[in-house]
Amino acid sequence: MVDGVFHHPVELGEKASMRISRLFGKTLRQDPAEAETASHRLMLKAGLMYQVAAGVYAYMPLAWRSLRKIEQIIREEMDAAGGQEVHLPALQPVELWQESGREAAFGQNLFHLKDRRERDMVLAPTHEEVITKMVAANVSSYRDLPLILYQIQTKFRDEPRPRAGLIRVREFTMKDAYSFDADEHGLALSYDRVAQAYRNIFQRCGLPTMAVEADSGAIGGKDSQEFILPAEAGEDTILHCPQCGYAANAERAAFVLPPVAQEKEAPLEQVATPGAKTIPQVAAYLSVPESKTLKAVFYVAQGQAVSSTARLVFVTLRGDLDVNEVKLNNLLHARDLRLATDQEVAQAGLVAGSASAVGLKGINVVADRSIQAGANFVVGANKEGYHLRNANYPRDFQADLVADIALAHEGHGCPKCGTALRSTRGIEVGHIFKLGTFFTERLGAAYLDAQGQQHPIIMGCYGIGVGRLLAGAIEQNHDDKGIVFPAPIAPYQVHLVSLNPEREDVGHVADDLYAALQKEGIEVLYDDREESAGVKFNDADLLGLPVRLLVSPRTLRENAAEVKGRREERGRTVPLSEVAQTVRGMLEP
RNA sequence: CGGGGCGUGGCGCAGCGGUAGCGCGCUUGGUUUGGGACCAAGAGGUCGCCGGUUCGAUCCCGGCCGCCCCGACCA
Repeated sequence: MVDGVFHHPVELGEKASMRISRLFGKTLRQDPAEAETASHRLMLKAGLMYQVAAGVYAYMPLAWRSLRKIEQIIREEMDAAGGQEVHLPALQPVELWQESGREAAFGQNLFHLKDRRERDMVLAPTHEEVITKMVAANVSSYRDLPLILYQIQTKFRDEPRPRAGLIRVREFTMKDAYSFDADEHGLALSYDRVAQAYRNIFQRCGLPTMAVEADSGAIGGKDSQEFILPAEAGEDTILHCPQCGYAANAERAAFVLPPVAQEKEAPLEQVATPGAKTIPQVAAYLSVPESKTLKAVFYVAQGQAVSSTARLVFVTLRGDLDVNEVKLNNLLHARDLRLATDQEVAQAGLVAGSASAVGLKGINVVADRSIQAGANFVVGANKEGYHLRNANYPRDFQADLVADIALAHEGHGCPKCGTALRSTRGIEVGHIFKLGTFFTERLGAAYLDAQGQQHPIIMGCYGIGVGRLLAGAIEQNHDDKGIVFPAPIAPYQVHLVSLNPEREDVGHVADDLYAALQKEGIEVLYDDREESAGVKFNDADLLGLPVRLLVSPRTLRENAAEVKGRREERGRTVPLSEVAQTVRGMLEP
């Protein structure tokens, strides 16, 4: 489905062809040792980019062309959705971020610097603050709304661990769009418009993405969807239902609990479990399934809604499940949530390995709903070396909060239809988000309605990682020889190769073809070097342009050239007079 | 920040107390010519940085910096 429909050429409005003899950047024969991920390795090997620091890259001409094609597709679709492009500063006063409260929210990920007058500045990791201020100053009436503004710019985030080439970097190009509406209905319309634009963008780039429900994060908006490009190198885990189409990030995914047998509550009873501390050990020792145990996990939550001091939280859930920390964090409204240290656990008087909520006092207990699904659980006895059988909620223990705080896994039931969920790794290339009034209230962006009443403007925000999209495209489209560029975002359309250009008429014919294809408006990368056939073929495969066109003494004996698609095993011989037409046909089916 | 690995020419690597080497790439000349050719002659390195030990350190010791991978983290 990728091939075929999406080959619309993108005009960059400039000289659209290049001789490799003049091209800046060269390919490497050996794999760069630093790179393990396919896109990272291939981009370095093909001479697309140059690393300057961890998570900081320079883009060389070939990558830059590809990136600008992606940007151009984004521009066209955002404009079609009614967006207006703007350009915003990367350098911003820190006060702006204090005003929104996000200086603390971003924490160490925010790049700080001082100007010569010792004023604190930041390098913008995203642009909600500045654009909200700008809109506040320029919008005052409902007549000015709705509004969709967007920018395609460099953003800076001091990521704790840049990785995998362009997949996680500290300086990166992002398209961010922001919608401003008078009411929720308007926001819904803007959100849907942008969502459609996103589907168009990814389709035109030749990249099948899946839209999934996403966690809305600390700002606490309502709807949020991520656009995920399936790839093993991705950092996100997606759960999706093959039956009804439900799809969500694992951070967010709901699920139907795996069923357990019904049984009557039995009396609580203590058993010795020497040496058994983990759930698998306890379950094996007592010969019960893990789903008949309850596990205890200890967290320290900081900056909660209920109290600003750090607080130990006792989390319990069925033994066959794992804690979903995002769900837990959302439930607690914590600013910072982390596992408690062994020391903190001991100080609280808890017996790690034999802890349970039974008889627990003075500690906040948060339980997953799974404690109600099942009965007669094995739980810790809060005594070293002992567990309890037949613990039941609420007969034997209480919880301050009971909610869904468990991580969905492959095989769990779809929350909509019950079918077994499947799990996929993927790269988050886009994220759309109904923000509401978080920024407009804090930064004073309001409008007057027809009755003269003032209201905060309602916002949405919509991001696409441009470089990540390119890396993702390569992750998804490569083979053991190199990149297999989707045509719409390939740096050039045709890789013209002359073999033995100094012999017979090869050089002349190839030059003529080069000129003729340019005249046809086809973007050609022309390998006019005096290199051996193997070198040229391997470079063509490595770079992965959609069509390889070959002129050699052998083809010229038939007054022909060889045409080969990057995915095809063999080329076919085409008379010189028909080459342009054949190539065009391959690019625009 | 925790764990692991690595810093020697543009790339990939070896060397390990006595002032640096291989392959690829690069330059020049010649031969070759449909899947990373061959011969010959060359150019190119503060051995990440600082300190210590030593007559002498790329090598041993200490500190620091950088890069990669796993985890934490990633509105």
